[in-house]
Amino acid sequence: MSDHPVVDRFVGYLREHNLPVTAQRLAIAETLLTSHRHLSAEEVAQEVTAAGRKVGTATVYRTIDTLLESGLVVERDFGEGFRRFEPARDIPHHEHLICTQCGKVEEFRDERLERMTTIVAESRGFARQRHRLVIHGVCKDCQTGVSR
Amino acid sequence: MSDHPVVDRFVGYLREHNLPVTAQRLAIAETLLTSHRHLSAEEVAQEVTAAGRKVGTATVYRTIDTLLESGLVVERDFGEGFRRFEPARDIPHHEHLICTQCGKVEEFRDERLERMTTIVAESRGFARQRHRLVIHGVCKDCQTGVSR
DNA sequence: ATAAATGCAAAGGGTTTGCAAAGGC
DNA sequence: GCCTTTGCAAACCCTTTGCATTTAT
Repeated sequence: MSDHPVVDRFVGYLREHNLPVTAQRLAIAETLLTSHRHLSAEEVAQEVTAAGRKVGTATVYRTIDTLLESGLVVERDFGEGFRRFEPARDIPHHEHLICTQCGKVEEFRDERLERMTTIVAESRGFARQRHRLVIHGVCKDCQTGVSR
Repeated sequence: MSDHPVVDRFVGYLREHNLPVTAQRLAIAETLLTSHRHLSAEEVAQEVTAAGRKVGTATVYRTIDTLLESGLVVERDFGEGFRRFEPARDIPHHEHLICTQCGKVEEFRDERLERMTTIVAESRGFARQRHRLVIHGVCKDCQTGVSR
């Protein structure tokens, strides 16, 4: 029992799979599952360290793999040369808006867009499985010249 | 003057920028600009070598950079861990459909989809610059069980 | 006690860079 | 001949792996 239900779900996953519940796994899971940002592996390590609970790089990657397998975390590739991770919320699917100035990532969901991808795929003989949309632009703050 | 007008355009670009027209650059440009596939840097090198005109990896990358700067080639990131390149055709923008079975990549263009990304971005205060959509699914051939 | 996880460092893939040698102009 | 390009290898970045040590169960 932790402060966060999501972390408890991860503990449940570990137990079900006879995987030891270690301090490192908890620290990493808590950091990643309670974050509202899209963290890179390195950022996860930094945040865990900042919270006073040091972990090795390999452990971060290995635990992220486990979190991905558990389905509690999903990975994103914004073409930066490395992956980012975020908690898998109940949102079935969402798109991303990325600010080309400050790097901020916003999420949104659009039913019409969703439907349109299915229609387009089918019109070309494809049985649609999933899709991924990223829109790049300048966010409101950066447009109005707010200092980050 | 080569067999391919696009290659000639690249030669023109090199001349305009006082960049030497080398055999390697021609070989790489011809391979990439006349390809109908999305080639990786490694594949470009392989194809050039297969054509009996060997080039070094560094040269491939540097020439691709030049081709990107010339605007004759665009880069794509399909999340494979490396980039792919394709000739920039006259299509202003196009989306990609990827078959999850055979890996085939199809391109398409859809005005409505395009407009929708602008509307969505603006509704969240973003000044849209560009976007990228990839739809994953199973192509017709793979659905009907055609042996690759 | 036992089997697994950790941490470190080394290896691994894709890409870039530094520098001497080669080659357009 | 000058100056850029080439090619090789080393350097880089993110990620994975090997192995001795620590740890959960």
